[in-house]
Amino acid sequence: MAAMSGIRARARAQTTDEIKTIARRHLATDGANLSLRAVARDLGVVSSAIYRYFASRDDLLTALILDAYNSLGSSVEAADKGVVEAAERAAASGVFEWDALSARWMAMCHAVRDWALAAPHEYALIYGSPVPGYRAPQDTVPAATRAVRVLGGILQDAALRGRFEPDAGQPLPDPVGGNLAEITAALCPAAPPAAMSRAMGAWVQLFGTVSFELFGQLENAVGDKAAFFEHQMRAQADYIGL
Amino acid sequence: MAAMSGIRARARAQTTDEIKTIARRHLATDGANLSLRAVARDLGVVSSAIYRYFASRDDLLTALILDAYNSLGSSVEAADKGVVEAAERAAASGVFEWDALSARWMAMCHAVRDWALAAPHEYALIYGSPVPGYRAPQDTVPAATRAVRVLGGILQDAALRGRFEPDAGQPLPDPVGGNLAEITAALCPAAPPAAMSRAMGAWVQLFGTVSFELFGQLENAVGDKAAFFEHQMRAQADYIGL
DNA sequence: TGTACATCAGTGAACGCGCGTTCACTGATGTAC
DNA sequence: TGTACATCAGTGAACGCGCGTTCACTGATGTAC
Repeated sequence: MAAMSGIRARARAQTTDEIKTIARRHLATDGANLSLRAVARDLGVVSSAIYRYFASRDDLLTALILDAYNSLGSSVEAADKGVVEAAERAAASGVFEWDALSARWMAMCHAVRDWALAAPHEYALIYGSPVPGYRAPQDTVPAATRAVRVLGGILQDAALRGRFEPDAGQPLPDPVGGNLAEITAALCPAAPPAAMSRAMGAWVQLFGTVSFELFGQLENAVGDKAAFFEHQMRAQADYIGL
Repeated sequence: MAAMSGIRARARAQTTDEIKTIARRHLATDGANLSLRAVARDLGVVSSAIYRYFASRDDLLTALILDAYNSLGSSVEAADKGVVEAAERAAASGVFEWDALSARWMAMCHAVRDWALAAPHEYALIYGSPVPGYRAPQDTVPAATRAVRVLGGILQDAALRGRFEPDAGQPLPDPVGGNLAEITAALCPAAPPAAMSRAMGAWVQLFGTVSFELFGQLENAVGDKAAFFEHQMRAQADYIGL
């Protein structure tokens, strides 16, 4: 496999991608219990051929989950980067000084929601109910944390620019305080725990809102879901202090 | 069916309950694609016998969903009622005057989380990813809104006791404002829209936190999940103004 | 109180379909000499 | 440059299992006279 020819490797990678693309389509109809045989049928191949590419159905699922986390992660990273660069351009050209923190928060929120609306079944795969009988391997962790590390970057910059109130640095009661300090150390060491606590609440609310929208919990209640989302996330930016 | 004897009706109701109980157990292993044949096997009956009680697999699922909403709803209602009555007793005995609003909020939050932890697969059934190929009939709506109506009751009482700041009564920009006014009118007509907006954010965060905990999103991040939940929900009570 | 009858729960066989995975194989295609 | 060989993608049959739903039936049990 390591000594595989470049040409064969390319063909192999392409077929692997085709299988995953077809499998992603099947998520929409079958949810997480997608069928290898159905995927093979759509690929125009006998069912056992899939086993040249994935050792089992669970392996294919794992690949889809990894892809989903990475796809969401890179969308969120790109959205944040876009705002940061726009602010840098504005500053460099002397037009105006702008720390862009709340704009970065909003861009991040919209990136999450837009991605989820564009790929609702992949969102359900990673943020919905766990697949019965499937246990994700540990190597999804780096991909799974890409999005939240963007939040960490925003908070870190906010802290470095003195955006958080001084009394926000007071320690929180254990065991919440200790745990929060660990997370803060990993994601945004300059931020005070109180700000981190609010940010985690806002993070949960972000995904809670997207899940409620996608899973039908806002039906018969919220009319304009985009406006509702925008309004709620803006309120969170204020509350965090961005 | 309407003219069915009392004895037979009782037996029928009991078997119906047994089927649902067994089916609930199967939710844990099979998720939402539980198998009628497996349920029949566990009941010690031939698979076609189930059709005396449920017209189809979807009908059984609908019954489980309805039961789940009602079970959650009555837990939340009971928790709220418990705090209200405790406050009334305290007031009646002249011990102390206590509006109990934040205690009611916390009791409600804990009732949701405790119920979800006790019945994680039923929680996933109603708040997790939608079941592929299944569309819930409209008659689940009354059951599904029982829990949120408890929140409405708390907000209504808070408003009647003048708990919300006067400037909180300023209208929010359309289309969010109009929509929020509708929801407020239905759930807690005395509450100002701004308070309702915060309360909806908190409500989403409540379910977001429970989903994150149950669906594994807090793994490798939050150590003491009960303490985290308590802390976050208390912060929301403050933020709403309870 | 006794008996004939209607109701209804549960049976068992069948229909027609699905699935994941294994295995020995064929035959094309890249590669090493 | 040409050829023999090893690699590897894809085949086709099979194993052993699952499923939802229908249908004609049996036989117990409650009920109306």
